[in-house]
Order: sequence, then C-alpha cells, then structure tokens
Amino acid sequence: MHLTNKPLPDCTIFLLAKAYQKAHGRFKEMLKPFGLTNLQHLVLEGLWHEAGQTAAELGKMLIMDKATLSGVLDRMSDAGWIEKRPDPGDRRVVRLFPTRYADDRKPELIELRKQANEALLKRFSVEEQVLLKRFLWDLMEP
Amino acid sequence: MHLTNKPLPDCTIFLLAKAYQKAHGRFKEMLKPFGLTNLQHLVLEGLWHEAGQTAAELGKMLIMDKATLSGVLDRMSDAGWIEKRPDPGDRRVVRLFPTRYADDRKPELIELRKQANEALLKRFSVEEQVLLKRFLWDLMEP
DNA sequence: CGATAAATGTTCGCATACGAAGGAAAAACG
DNA sequence: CGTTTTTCCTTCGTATGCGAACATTTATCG
Repeated sequence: MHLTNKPLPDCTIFLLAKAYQKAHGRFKEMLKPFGLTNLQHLVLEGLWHEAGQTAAELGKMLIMDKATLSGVLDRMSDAGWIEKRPDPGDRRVVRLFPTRYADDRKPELIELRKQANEALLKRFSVEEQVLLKRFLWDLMEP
Repeated sequence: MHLTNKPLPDCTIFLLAKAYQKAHGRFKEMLKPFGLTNLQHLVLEGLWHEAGQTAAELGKMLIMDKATLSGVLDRMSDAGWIEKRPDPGDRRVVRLFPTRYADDRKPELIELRKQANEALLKRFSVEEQVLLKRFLWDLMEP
C-alpha cells in the first residue's frame, strides 16, 4: 500500500490506530482457520495461564471491559472453547475454564501468537524491539 | 492503574491494542463536548485538507474501510457536520464538504487534536517521539 | 440485625471495523 | 456498439469497545 501518496494527519493517535489495525489484521488471518478471533485467543491464553478465573479477574488481566468480555465469553462458550461454571461460594461469580477441545489445540495456538509476534517484530533490531515495547507501555500510563 | 500486578501476555499486538485504546479513550473524552467521535474528527480534518473529496479518496487518505466510512458519513451528514453532494459528472460518486457549522468550529477542533497529541507525547523526549513515529510507520509496512 | 454500599455479571445503545454481497454507473474491451 | 470488467457506494452480518443502567448477591457499617 502506498501510504505516502496522500498526506495523512500528523497524529500519533492515528498512527497508533493504523499500526494496531495492521498488526491485528494479520493475526486475524492466521486465526481464521481455527474459527477464533484475536480477542478469543487472548481469553484462552489468559485461562491457560490460570484456569478458573472469574470474568472480572480475566477482564483485569486483559484490560478488557466487562461489557465486552460478557459477549466474548458467551460466544466462546457456545462454540465450545470455554466452560462457565458457577462459583459455589459466591453466586454472583462465574468461573471460566478452557474445554478439552481448546486444550487439544493449545500448542498450535500458543505457537501461532509467537509467530505473529515474530513476524511483526522481525523488521526491528533487538534494541528497537525493546524500545518499542517500552514506548507502548509508557503510552498506557495515565 | 496497576498493570503489572497481573501477568500479561508478552505480545506486541496486545500492547499496540491497549496503547491505542488508551490514547483513543483520552481523545474521545476531549471530543465529547463537541458531539464528535474520533473518526468523525478525522473525517473533518481530511475534508479541511481538501474539500470535495469522494468517499473513496477520503477512505484512502484515512486508511479506512469504505463500509465503515459509509456509516460514519451518514451520521455526520445527519448531524450537520458535512454535506454530501452528488458529482455532476459521475453519478456513482458523492463528493463531501464540511458545512458552515463545521468550519465555524475548525480552529478549536484543529487545536484539540494538537493538544491531544502533545499530551500523549510529552512523556517522551524529542528523540523518542521521532523514534516512536518511525516504529509505528514501520509496523504498517506489509 | 437492618439499611446502605459495593461487587459481579448481563443487557442495551451506539460507534467502529471489516468481509462479503449487491446495485448502479462508468470504463475497457473486442 | 454491445459485452465484460471495474469502480463507487450501500447494505448486511458478525465482532469488538465502552458508557450506562440493571438485577442479583455479597460486604459493610451503624
């Protein structure tokens, strides 16, 4: 794509949005064969890190709005990726677990994000990669 | 926010998404008094740069899907920010113009994005700002 | 204990995002 | 000139993203 043939607003927010969209779109393509979205993959990684989390905990870990998460979890439950089990001690809470179906695909799926990241970062030197990550972290600070 | 109390996936795509969401959310707040969204503000800047563009041209400039743009333009037209005029020479085309209402608010709105950018970038040194922008541009490359 | 406050998850409404399909119109082609 | 292709825009379907309101449940405090 020729991004420079048209003047773009000199806006870092805009650049951030487009860089994200590009990276997101590439990973999306890689996930398509699995019938997973980017966000759903992230949820699985969260649950593989620690199964039995509540929706609130998962939302905190993934910095995701509970309203957004609610729909994502529903679709993943319907599709058989996760299981929602009521918490016996707190009837407000739903605890989340990856299904056997998800676990069977865990090695492939973990490898997939690794590859997506490597493909994204291979254009940078190691020093630049570290800098980029620090910049992105800094941008999240209030 | 304490982002480090919970382990996050070591994923640059994830960092990009969250950095963008944060920056986007701050600008969104600034735009709320005007009743504009981030994207709608971007459309206005595009039309101030060159009025009378077609939806296709604007989409190219802003790297925005035509399907997304279609709805945005409708809402902006309904809200009185832009005007859609049929092209006399090509009946497929709609040419877009900022309204008088939009032009009256142009100085404020231009200043607003400038401030949002400065607020975002003030955490970095000038050298870092240049680096960050280069990184983001590089990320958009195929 | 009882009233109030806080936490959890759902639902609603609106605004992106974007693939895909479709209709209208213009361009390219033989 | 007529057929095919391409372009422009809209519409549909699905999935975020998030503020706001809500019901249920738990915690807190007088």
